[in-house]
Amino acid sequence: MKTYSITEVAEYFNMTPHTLRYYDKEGLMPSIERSSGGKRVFKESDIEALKVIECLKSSGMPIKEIKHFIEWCSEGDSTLQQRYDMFLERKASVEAQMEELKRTMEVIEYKCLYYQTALDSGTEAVHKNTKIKIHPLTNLYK
Amino acid sequence: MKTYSITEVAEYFNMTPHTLRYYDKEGLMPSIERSSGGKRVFKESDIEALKVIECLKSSGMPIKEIKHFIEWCSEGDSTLQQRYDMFLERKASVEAQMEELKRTMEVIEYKCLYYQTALDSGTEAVHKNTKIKIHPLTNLYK
DNA sequence: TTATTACTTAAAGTTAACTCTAAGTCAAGC
DNA sequence: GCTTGACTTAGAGTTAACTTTAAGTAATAA
Repeated sequence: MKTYSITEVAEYFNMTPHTLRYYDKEGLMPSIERSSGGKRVFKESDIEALKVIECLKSSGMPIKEIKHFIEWCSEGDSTLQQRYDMFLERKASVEAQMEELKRTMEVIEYKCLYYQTALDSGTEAVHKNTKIKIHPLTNLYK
Repeated sequence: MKTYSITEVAEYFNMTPHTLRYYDKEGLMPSIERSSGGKRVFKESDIEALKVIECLKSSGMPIKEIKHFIEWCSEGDSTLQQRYDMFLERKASVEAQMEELKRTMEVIEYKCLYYQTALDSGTEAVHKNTKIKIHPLTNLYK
């Protein structure tokens, strides 16, 4: 079976070998074997596990929680429900993040127009009259 | 003109007075005035500024860079172009974040199906045969 | 054979964004 | 007049996720 060095894997995932050792130290990679000289030897299954770790990370999951998932994986079929529930939670979390980014984008797009208009007329004062005057604590566009 | 105490503003933005003082200390709120007793007095314009700060923060902008924007605002019309460019950059950044979240979501949805199937048959082994075998370093679904 | 390079470890340092602590001030209610 | 609670400050502490350092080992190239 083909195996990979820490540097090969690091390059592939666009991280440093340091980071991979850090993940290992934090218990994210329990199945990695060592060579006779004590070096880490990455199998295909370790690379697949890293792909899932990357996904969980970019969903905003902290490393300590990812560790729990990795532990569940080692425990086998008895933890299938926990793992399923975890991915459902991740789905909800990513959906919420997408919604927040959408709202943020709306403000940013408004500001782009705002500054375009200001630049056209050479001064921000052009917006002085068009400003909607309502109670500031109800005017939250976020 | 109606003004607000630090606690009122903190409650409105769902943060602590501590955090508002921290923002002030970091130079994010240069226009806040003080009462005779030295307490911060928030005007409507300060609350509007905080809304923009919240937007920039949720777009992923670090506080030190937000400070630059706040400084540009105080400098007047000579910085209109910088501010416009900054919001264009924010727009590109948020678009990239949305793309990344989409890719993450695809993996999560695949995993939800994966665990649903496994739960149905009671074991993860059901996926052993359906696994696509290609070179692991080209099989990156992120 | 020697130099270089990649690897190993444990542990300390970094950065951002708070978050808390300590010590003190001030205004309102009883 | 005194207590209570919200405010003030400077500065130390926290947390996550690295990132760097120091000291040493192992394999490869000239």
